[in-house]
Amino acid sequence: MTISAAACPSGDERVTLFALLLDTNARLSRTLGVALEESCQLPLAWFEVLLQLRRSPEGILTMSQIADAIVHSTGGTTRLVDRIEAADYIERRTCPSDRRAVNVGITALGNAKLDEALSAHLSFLDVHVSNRLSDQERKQLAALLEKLSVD
Amino acid sequence: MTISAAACPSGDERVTLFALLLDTNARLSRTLGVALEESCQLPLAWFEVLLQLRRSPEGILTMSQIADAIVHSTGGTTRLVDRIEAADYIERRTCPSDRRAVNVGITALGNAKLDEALSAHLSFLDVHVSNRLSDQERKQLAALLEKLSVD
DNA sequence: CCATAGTAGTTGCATATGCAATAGTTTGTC
DNA sequence: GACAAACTATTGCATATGCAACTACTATGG
Repeated sequence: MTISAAACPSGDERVTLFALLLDTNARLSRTLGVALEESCQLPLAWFEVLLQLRRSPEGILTMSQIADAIVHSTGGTTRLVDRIEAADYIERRTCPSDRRAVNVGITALGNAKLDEALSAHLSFLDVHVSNRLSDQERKQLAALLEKLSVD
Repeated sequence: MTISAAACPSGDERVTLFALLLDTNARLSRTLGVALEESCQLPLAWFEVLLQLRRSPEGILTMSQIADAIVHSTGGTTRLVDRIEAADYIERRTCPSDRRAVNVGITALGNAKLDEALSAHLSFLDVHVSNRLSDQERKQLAALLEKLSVD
């Protein structure tokens, strides 16, 4: 007896695809997290913040921008930034144009740690991405994920 | 002045791709979580467990299998299963072949809730996946993610 | 058949995170 | 200009999760 897709939505092709996305992300994140922790003693969440800061044009982001970039609540971001700041990898600065806002910048120590982490990250990517996807496939994947990222 | 990829690994194409994967996943998960919570009062983690149970051949999984399927620690899975069981959506059963193991099965109430959640999930997928990717693109994406999922 | 090693699940503890409430600041409107 | 509405970050509280230690059970090798 065949069960129709309507009668068995858990077998729907899109449900499977979405589950695969969740699963792939969870496994890769966990593996990367362990690798970063072991090689640099840097939590993945800290790495994400440092990376976003380096990517920003001025090397500076406000709390809200960080929260949005790493998809955390603003409350969670406050505490996360507290911890990274306590480790002297980043620092809060006053925002000249808006006294409500807090600018966050990376320190010299943070830059050094980020370089270290990026080196570990590139090794991780070699093993878990480059070995598995060709140049063209990576471009394809990026294009597809971009389409899913539109608000 | 152009910065070489070697000198600026944060701009590496693979780093960007991986960041995009993290970001896409985080945003879609959050949106889905809110939708499920609002429409069914079902946390996303609970939905994942129920879905895995329905997908398993016998409708039954051990604690370890659940932990692996949803990428949690076994400790975290124990508490998660505790909560879902307290809501009567699943139940622990003895495993006849191994007295160390605990079988987890879905209840009638859990099945009903899962149907409800799947309906909400399908609406979510319509908006956030079907509207953005063609049939062929979804197949492509699934194939690419499969390649990344190999242990 | 016993001893040892390995596996399955639970628990205590530490930590990370979200939500809602709050204080301070800015923006828009009249 | 003044007031209301909106925005920015922080905090208290509740909850979720991982890790390591532990118990109970199974498998393996002599």
